[in-house]
Amino acid sequence: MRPGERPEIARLPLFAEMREEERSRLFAASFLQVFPPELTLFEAGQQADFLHVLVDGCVELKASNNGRDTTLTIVEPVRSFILAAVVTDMPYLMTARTLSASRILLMPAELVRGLIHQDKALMMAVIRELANGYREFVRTLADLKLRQSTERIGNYLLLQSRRRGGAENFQLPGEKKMLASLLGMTPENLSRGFGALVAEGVEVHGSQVTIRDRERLEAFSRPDAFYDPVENRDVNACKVGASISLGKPGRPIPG
Amino acid sequence: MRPGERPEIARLPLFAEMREEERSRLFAASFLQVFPPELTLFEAGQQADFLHVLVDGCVELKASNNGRDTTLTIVEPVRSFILAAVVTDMPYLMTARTLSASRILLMPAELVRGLIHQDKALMMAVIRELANGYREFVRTLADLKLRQSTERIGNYLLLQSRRRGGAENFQLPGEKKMLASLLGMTPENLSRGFGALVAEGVEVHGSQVTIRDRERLEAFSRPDAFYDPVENRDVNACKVGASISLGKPGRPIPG
DNA sequence: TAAAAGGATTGATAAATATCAAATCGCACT
DNA sequence: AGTGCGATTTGATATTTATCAATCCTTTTA
Repeated sequence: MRPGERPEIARLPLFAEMREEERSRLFAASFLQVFPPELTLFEAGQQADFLHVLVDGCVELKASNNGRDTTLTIVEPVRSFILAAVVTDMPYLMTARTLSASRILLMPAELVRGLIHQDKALMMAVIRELANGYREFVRTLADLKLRQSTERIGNYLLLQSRRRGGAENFQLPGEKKMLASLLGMTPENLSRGFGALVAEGVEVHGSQVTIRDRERLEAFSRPDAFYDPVENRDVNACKVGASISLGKPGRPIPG
Repeated sequence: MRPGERPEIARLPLFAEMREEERSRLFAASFLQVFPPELTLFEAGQQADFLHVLVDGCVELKASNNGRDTTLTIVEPVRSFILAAVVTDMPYLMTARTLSASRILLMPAELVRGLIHQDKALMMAVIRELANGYREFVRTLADLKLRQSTERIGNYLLLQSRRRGGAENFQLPGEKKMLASLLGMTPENLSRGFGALVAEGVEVHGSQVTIRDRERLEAFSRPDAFYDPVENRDVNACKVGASISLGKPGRPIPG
């Protein structure tokens, strides 16, 4: 990877506490690559060869079966993804696709598995990441089973607002088509849902969201009672066209 | 805990590789309790005080919101549960309830967190458990989003069959009401689903399932292409009325 | 053993969601 | 600025799923 990038990445929660020796070995064997938007990084079913760390940009994790297709989660920087597949040495369960131009750190899975055994700090960081990811999926599953579509939309908007420090004005990341898939509905119904939410104190114009009456929206959406602490996120990370120097697009840039 | 039980529990994947010293400390501070059926062990939102290990019996993990209520997963022996809440020191996201009489090992969360730092083998076991649980939830979420109700039933039956070594004849564990909730539908629709599956090579009488035409059922249900290895499970564990000496029902029996 | 209670099934209806088609909007590209 | 393309919205309809009510069945209890 390029000089200047290394310290930035070494500061990530996953690597911050590692011993320098192991970190060096890990980083020496890893690639920081830049990928163009809309590129499939790997497909479900493939053996997990690399742990991925999204440094910049935005990645969609999806699953499909029998022609149908759904977005399971959106990865925002700075987060690792498919850690579970790497540590269990099993095939990916999800397909990964960049939404915007993205910088991704690729770490050989075999080496990661080896280093986990050797570095306690890395081990602990892995545990934290897995546990957080686990809890996120539990929430998502409960959300899907317990709420109907318009409530899910309301909840999603409240969550986005929370992540932006309670802002009542923000942009939706990505396309609505994908948001609909993430929330488990069709684009048509997402659109109608936004319409219905006007009566609950929200307005959406294009990708611009305004929460006019938070109390009302909360009463309608019944948000979860318990949230895990919110990490600081790069709010603009998922904006399509976010400026990352791409070099020659599509060409991997080994570290 | 009672003598004779300890070796059995020490053999569990979670503890098998630990150093004896840490294991002793952990076990000395833990309780093996027996709980009657239908007992709520803890509620979502409570701080995670104990790591639970289901040794015998069957436990339901559920979530609720706004009066609605859903079963998220069924824990079968021998498995730990709510490990993610314990390692992150966060409130439980799910409510736990015994389905049948159950023996559960309760390990103080604080101590578990401490020992994870000290014992590499325990750490690794925690990582494995978390990763497996994570992948299970990913699958469940994809199943719910990608398949409609009758397909989910078919898939569930195929999975149960797999877990019983491919048996084409087996009993459904627990009540159908709960199975319906687990599969994200109403009991009425579960019942109708069983009816529809007759045409796809399955027959259900009471809790007795017979897969008459596996090929046909698979063609209909489109099972996942990739499965993680199946652990050996105690198939009778969830049978209501499984024989565990209860002492005075409802009274915890400290180890 | 009869009664009662709760679970499971069945049928009828309602609500939620998806699908299909058409119109509109927004934006990139001449 | 005009054009074209895809995304979004809107409307009409079909499908899926939930709800409500009644009945059947099994198990528990008096």
